[in-house]
Amino acid sequence: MRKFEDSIPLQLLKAREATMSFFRPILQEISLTEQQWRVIRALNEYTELESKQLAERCCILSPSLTGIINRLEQQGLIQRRKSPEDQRRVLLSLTDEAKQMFDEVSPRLEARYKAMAEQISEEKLEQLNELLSELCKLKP
Amino acid sequence: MRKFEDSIPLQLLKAREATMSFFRPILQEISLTEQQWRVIRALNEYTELESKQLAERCCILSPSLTGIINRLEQQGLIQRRKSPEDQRRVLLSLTDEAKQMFDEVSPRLEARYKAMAEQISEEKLEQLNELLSELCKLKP
DNA sequence: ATACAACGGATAACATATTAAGGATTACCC
DNA sequence: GGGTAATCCTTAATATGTTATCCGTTGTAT
Repeated sequence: MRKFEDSIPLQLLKAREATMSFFRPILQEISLTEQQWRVIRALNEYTELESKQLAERCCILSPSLTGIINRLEQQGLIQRRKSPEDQRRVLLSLTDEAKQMFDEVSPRLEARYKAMAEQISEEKLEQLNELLSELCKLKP
Repeated sequence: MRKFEDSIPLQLLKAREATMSFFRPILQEISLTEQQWRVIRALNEYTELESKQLAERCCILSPSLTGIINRLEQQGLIQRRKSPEDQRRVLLSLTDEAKQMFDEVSPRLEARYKAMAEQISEEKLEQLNELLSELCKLKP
């Protein structure tokens, strides 16, 4: 039988930890969790999103997202409004304060990402990207 | 600036979700969480481990592990004993009941793993393994 | 031997993950 | 148009993730 360590899910977990260690110090400095930053990053790119779409893109289940949004709203970083056409849907966007904060912090995180990317080479990163995309298409 | 989706940590997360979806139904059937199974799997292979070593191998932080062990002990699946040489250390091992349960369930999970592996081909899996190992060596 | 740093677990406090169930709104069907 | 199923979000309950701190034990130097 295959060994404990030879598990793709476990390896993915470890690799993720390794890569996240590049960013954690900065996020800790600005008192945002990894998930909160993911949400902010997504909203910065898409301007306004429905809760469901946001959850999908960030890979966060909606019950978790509810709490995350609540806390970010509390901190004045996110705005909520109901969709005019469909009262069930919630539209989310960044506040001006959040946009400004994003512009300040983002370059530092990008620099860390670049530092990481250079350590493995652009070529391997490309290759990894390809393989991970394939994994995502798998269906049980 | 690179797009939101072009983030290695996020891609690792999504890929992990995709692969775990192969196993989740079975784990749910036997009422064990992903982390609990990881712990059982590790102990099945190494017989007896210190808490710290177990945490390391399973990629679980020790505060989380404490709770996981408590619950597994409660269910009669794990035994705790203090190291005779060093009273600080805790030695963990599976109960007979857990070993039996493992032998029953493991084949089903292995079959799912195989099904997953075949969908991407052994070759790509090897390649992926290699790249993930490299990622794990990265240090900020 | 004594003081003190270092270590291994455990606890605390908060944030998130996961599954199930609830409440409000909308779409569908007869 | 009224009943009903489907949809989106939220709440609830339990488990885990994350950081900081505490507590008992061991190592170490004086």
